[in-house]
Amino acid sequence: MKFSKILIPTLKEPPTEAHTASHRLMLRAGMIRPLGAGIYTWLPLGLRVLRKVEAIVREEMDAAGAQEVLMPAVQPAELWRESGRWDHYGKELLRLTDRHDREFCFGPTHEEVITDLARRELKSYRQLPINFYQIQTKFRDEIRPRFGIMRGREFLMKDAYSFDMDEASLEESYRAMYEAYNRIFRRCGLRFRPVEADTGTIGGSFSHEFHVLAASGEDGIASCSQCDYAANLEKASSAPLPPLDFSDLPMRRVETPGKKTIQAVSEFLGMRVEALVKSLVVETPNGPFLLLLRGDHELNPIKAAAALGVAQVVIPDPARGAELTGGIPIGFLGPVGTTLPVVADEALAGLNGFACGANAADAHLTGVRWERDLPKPRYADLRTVLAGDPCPRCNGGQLSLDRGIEVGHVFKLGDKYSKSMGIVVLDQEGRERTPIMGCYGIGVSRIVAAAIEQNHDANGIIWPVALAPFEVEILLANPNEPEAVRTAETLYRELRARGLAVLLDDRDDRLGIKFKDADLLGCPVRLVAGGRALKEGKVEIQTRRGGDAVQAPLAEAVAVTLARLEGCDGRDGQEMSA
RNA sequence: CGGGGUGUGGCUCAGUCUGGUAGAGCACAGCGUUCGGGUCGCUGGGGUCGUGAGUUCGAAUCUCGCCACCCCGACCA
Repeated sequence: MKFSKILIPTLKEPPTEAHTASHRLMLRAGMIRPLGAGIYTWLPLGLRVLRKVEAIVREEMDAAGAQEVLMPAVQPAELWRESGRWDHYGKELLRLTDRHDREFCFGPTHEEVITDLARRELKSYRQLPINFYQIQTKFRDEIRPRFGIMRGREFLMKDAYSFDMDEASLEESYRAMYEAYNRIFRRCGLRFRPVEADTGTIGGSFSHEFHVLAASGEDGIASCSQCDYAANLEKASSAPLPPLDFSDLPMRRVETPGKKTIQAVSEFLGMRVEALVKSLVVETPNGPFLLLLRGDHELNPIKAAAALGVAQVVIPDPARGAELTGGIPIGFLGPVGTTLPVVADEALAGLNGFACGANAADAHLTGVRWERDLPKPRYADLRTVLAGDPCPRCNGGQLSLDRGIEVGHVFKLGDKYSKSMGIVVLDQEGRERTPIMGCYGIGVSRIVAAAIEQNHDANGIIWPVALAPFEVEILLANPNEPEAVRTAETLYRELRARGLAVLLDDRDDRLGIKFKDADLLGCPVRLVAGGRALKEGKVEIQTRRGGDAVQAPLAEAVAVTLARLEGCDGRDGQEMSA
């Protein structure tokens, strides 16, 4: 492709709304343009990358035995009423009405449609196991779309749905997808990690998320230094912490005027934060609870909700909090003598001689011991793990924390949809049975943004070879010099003959502009045809990812370029998986 | 939804406080110059100042309503 014949509207300055690297760079490199909040047009350069991701996903899904289908983007409301999600999905579901006042939605996901297909077409155990996938535009009316393509409202997603007769078979289907996902992300040249995930309110037995590791990731990931354990911070747990005993003196009341925070109390009493217990009042559908955590630990609301058996826990604002505690100000709450039901984090089981609020304004208690000063509470896992916590799986491993961008999710659904929507097949004995399902998503468009988050520098994008819109960019140093033009055209032809996608910057512009744009677009290998090198009959060849520029004789240029591309691959994809 | 912010040529912004002829840089078109890291100069085209109402002799500027977008908190690929 010649630069003069393709629309690549690069920007010297990014629009103000873009703050994250991938969003800025995609706009600056002319890959995308916004049309509204969270909706984008893919321009030729961006689309080339998107198609590359799509092709990798398609190849690996096919190889894993899944069958491609394409389901409607617009779906009738009746299906969603049948599964119960028309009322429960909430405002994220974009609802439409047709000319006959019939209700539809723009599909945010396709469990209902695939289940409907399955109940019509699947009749016998002989047809199972079976796995359907599609690569489709979805729409989720996100509360707050942000980060450009990363969290758009409209996005391209690969979703797959498996149907199996029994748990053992589902396990195999799940495993096949898990492995296909590892291959997909590895082929995309991404540094990623599969992690155990919270299954959320949908339930289901088992779930893994695939995260691209990047400092700007929205999710926290804990992983073990020694074994395979890795989990979303929402779910990650720790092995029991070593017991701590700070004092065997009698419990004592201390005046602590105005010392409301753990930090302030710790300084005032001269005690480590680990020796303090913080008491949080939370509101739930089952009423208020007092939750206890070690001073340096943070509440994990998702775990808390699970432990209390409620859909959600809400941390009230101070005014409401005081109301719930009967007037005791936040900051001085404590478990001794409280009237609220108490649940303590497991880390407190081995903690004794601690300090906590006195359940009275401007006072704390020190030297508090379980059983002596207050009854043993109910214990549950309530906290978010910290770096350095002991691994829950192995002996001696420590957890470390990373940020990740969720690009894939594999999920065992069980019979949630197959039962409610009535899929029935006959088994070997001729009995009616309900198949169980798995679902498997990949954020295809999100991968493009995630790849940039992970692969860029101050000057622009640095594409992994597998995703690059062009493997090679040739800069024509001087379009008015016949010798330079001939050289560029020759290289262009020969490299394309080797099956490479090549971008030839033939614009009538200064070389400086072409260098800047080439850095921005991030093709893995860059050649300069003409200029200094050509005076010696040579071509300049450079790798975008920090390689030194070399000069090669014209006759060797293709071979050197190919070797450089090989070198790029070596530095790219890295499986961080088990 | 709650809180904060911004809307002025395609982009980045000044002008708004203190009402009085709509500006700059980049981008775009033409000419010249330069030619290995966004050269320099001249000329030119392009703006209902988000939108509706109000105040005023006069509104980008003041008042009120609305809309859009961005940023910070609870969901998800």
